[in-house]
Amino acid sequence: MPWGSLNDWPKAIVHVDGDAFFAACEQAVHPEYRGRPVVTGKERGIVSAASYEAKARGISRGVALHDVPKLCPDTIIVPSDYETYSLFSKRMFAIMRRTTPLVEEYSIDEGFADITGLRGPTHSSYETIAQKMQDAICSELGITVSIGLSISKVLAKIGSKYKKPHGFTSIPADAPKPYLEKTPLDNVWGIGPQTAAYAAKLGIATALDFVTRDAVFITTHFAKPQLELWKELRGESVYPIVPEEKSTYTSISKTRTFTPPSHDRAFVFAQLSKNLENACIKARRHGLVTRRITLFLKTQEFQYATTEGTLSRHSAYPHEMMIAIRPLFDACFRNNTPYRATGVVLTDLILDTTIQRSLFELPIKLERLQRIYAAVDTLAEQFGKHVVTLGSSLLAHTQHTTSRGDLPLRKTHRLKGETKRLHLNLPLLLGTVR
DNA sequence: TCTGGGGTCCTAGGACCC
DNA sequence: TCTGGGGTCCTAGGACCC
Repeated sequence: MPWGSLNDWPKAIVHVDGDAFFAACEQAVHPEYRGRPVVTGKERGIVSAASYEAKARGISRGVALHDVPKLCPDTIIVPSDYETYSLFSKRMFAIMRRTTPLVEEYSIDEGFADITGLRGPTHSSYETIAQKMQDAICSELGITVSIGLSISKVLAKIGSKYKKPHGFTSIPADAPKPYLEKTPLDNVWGIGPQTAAYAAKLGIATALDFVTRDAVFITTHFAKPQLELWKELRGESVYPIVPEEKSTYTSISKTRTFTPPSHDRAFVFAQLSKNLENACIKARRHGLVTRRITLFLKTQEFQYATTEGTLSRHSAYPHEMMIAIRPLFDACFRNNTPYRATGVVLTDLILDTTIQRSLFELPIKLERLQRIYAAVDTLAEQFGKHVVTLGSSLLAHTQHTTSRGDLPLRKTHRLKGETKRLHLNLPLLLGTVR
């Protein structure tokens, strides 16, 4: 086959993975942090990211913050600063795009680049192209990334994970065995604890074990996602690079854990109400509306009760949704059961501009609603998220035993909020100033 | 990892229809 | 009245990711 189309060529896919990304950004911004153990996540009470210096002392993601000084007393603990990390992220992807526009922003700290066919134009090997990308990111941003290079996304991911930090691992199409052999199956992207445990019963422990089974075995014992992984691991690229920037959501969720757990019906409902408000704020910010709301209650024993409701029309206004939420909540809530969290999910979101207004819609009422919420959103921007809240959420805002995230560090902010707080009785469209 | 928060995709089974 | 087969759509829930 002398001239196969470009699609027939083996792919060359780079996976770029930031090393302890959040902590590394902090170290890049604050030179005095360099070489020292740094941990982010102060606002959450658990470690979001730990620098390699901190990891060396046994601190990892998810460790409770109050355990950190016990492990390493001189750790620098900072709140997460997403704006800064996003900036680093943007610059990282911009550097990748100098090589090719086929860059997928998979998450804030990792991405793929398809460099297939670029050897000729650049007069260099794929390894060199990928290494240059790595060098540019490291020298220009002052952070390190690890790189995996191979012929499919899943293999490239194995590569970037293979050696960290600041690793470079190329997994060649004709000799992937040593890499697959050293990769436990649950280290493969897409294989979680459930699938790994199931596979272990079939005698499969490593990626190599998995890959060497034949197609019949895989299809009889596994489902579609695992078959796709199997192909990717064998070097057949089935997951495309998706270069489009992610611009919208199919769902928006808000959930909050409160300590201590509560069996107080009014308090738990207020938590739910607050989550609903927050979800709606985000939806409005993105111009999205929905008719479908899922809510869940999480018991102290981590049992979930989930229900779903449909609104009579699309909306991103919490007080309208409350009407649907109340009966759903009552159907879920069990007396004398301590709950530790509630959550709200807005699903099947569509852009506000695409909805069909019902003929029976009262334009005046709708316009008034839009004005009120525009004002609410503006107030929130100027004075903080919860200056204006639904009456039903009030218990969640005033009780001081709310989420951990609200407790530390926020005293002045909280006080400011207290004095400015309005209580709008929105179902009746009345505003009252407290 | 005695367990935080925000997402996406897949699948089995039921409802409904022909 | 009972029976079969097959398609589509929806829902609940599972699993996974960062």
